[in-house]
Amino acid sequence: MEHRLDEIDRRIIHALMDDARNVSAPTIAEDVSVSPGTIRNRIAQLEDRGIITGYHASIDFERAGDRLTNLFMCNAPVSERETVARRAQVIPGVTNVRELMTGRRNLHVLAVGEDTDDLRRIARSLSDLGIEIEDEVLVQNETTHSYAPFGPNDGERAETVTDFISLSGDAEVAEVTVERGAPIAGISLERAVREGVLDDDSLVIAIERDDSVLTPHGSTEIQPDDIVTVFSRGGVDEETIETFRGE
Amino acid sequence: MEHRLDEIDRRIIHALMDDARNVSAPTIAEDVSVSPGTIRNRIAQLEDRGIITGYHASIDFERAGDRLTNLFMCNAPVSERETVARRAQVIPGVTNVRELMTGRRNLHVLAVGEDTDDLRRIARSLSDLGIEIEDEVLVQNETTHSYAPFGPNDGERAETVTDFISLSGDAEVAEVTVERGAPIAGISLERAVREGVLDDDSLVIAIERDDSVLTPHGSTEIQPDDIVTVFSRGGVDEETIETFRGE
DNA sequence: GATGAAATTCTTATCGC
DNA sequence: GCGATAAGAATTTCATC
Repeated sequence: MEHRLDEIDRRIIHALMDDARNVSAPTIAEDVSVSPGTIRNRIAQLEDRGIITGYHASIDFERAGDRLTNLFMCNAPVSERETVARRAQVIPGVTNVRELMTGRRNLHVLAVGEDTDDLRRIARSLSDLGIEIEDEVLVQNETTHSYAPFGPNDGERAETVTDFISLSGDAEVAEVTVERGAPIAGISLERAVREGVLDDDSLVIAIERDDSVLTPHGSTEIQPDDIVTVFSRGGVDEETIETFRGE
Repeated sequence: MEHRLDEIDRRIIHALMDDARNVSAPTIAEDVSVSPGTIRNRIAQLEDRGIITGYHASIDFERAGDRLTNLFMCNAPVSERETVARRAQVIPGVTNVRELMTGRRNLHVLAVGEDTDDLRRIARSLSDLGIEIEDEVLVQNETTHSYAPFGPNDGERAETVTDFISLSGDAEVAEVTVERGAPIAGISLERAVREGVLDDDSLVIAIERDDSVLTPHGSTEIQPDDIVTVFSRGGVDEETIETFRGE
């Protein structure tokens, strides 16, 4: 009954962790070379076996009406931890609960509130359950990602984008590693812009090559393994990144 | 541009946080009494506005091949926190990163590893980024939930199930609050079983009423607001819970 | 695990307020 | 700009091999 996961299961998990809503069974099926029905069966099995426990949208509650996200780090007696964890989950505002194996702060409760008063209400609800709040912090940002080892193993494919900063307005700066076979590799910046390979709104502002940093000019050629810094006034979108990515 | 969310947006967010994959636009549309197309447009807007940031499957990695989930609580200089957070995200195995506003442990990194060696590799990767690991703990369990205040406001509808414990095998024990209008309310246990209202595999083992605990017999009648403890050898499924829930 | 028909849902374009 | 509507494409469901 305790079947191990095969390649199909792993790829399904990877795909659904990455995007649970907009990935269809046929899409995954093509990647793994089986029929869509098989993907569907496997997904149902993974759900039945309790491996896939749910699909949840991630929400930026700060943008969604100026709400606060707070992390309560709590102490619950080990013998009751599972029970109080379950009761904490249903407190209105609580969106995530982590039970930790050891330590004094063995219960992390993530909660969203309209304001600090609302968070106090949640704190009181936790206390009422016999949970001791050891520390609490506002959460600035949270991101969730797929489990890379379950992803496609096309070689050593490192992530292309190594850094990423949003500036005022829609402008963004991204640092990307140029892959072999990337559309922009081997041609000059001037030509890249002229031929539309590089977006008009994007500007290569630095090139890191062999541990030294070059200042790019029109005649500068981008090479594989260069780490280029790209500024884009309208935001660095997926299409721009593709320019630096191999096929 | 900074429009506040209306009831439609809130209900969409609630629905997608609860189940991002198996909820269709028409389903939500019916709940809110608008056309499916509108729901679709709103979802696209919420994504564009950066309020919905993604849809992720939740995976129980312990069941998925005996992997370990570990939480690294780290310290990153505030000035570099955003940058290192972004770099930490792409370390293979890292599935979640929380940036916290204040405190010494202002970066929580959740990572999955095949074994402790694998986790050490991830820890080393974090250190290489200049992140100081202050503490680390194995995660036993994690659950994610919808944001209740965005849910349907049909009265004060408290959660029916207040506690839930899995026993050996498939057996489970659940503690549920009986709602007004529930199928089982007002009839004796014996009759409930006879008429199929209560599952054959389910057994009411305790009734908490007015702060005292009753021992149930065949002639005992379940009343609204009773907190009943149900044991089921095959697992307490949604159908069983419905027995205690109002229409 | 694959196949095929039927129901549902999603995409897209178009119209009206 | 926002929501409703309708046609065609794609996906999911279900039974069957």
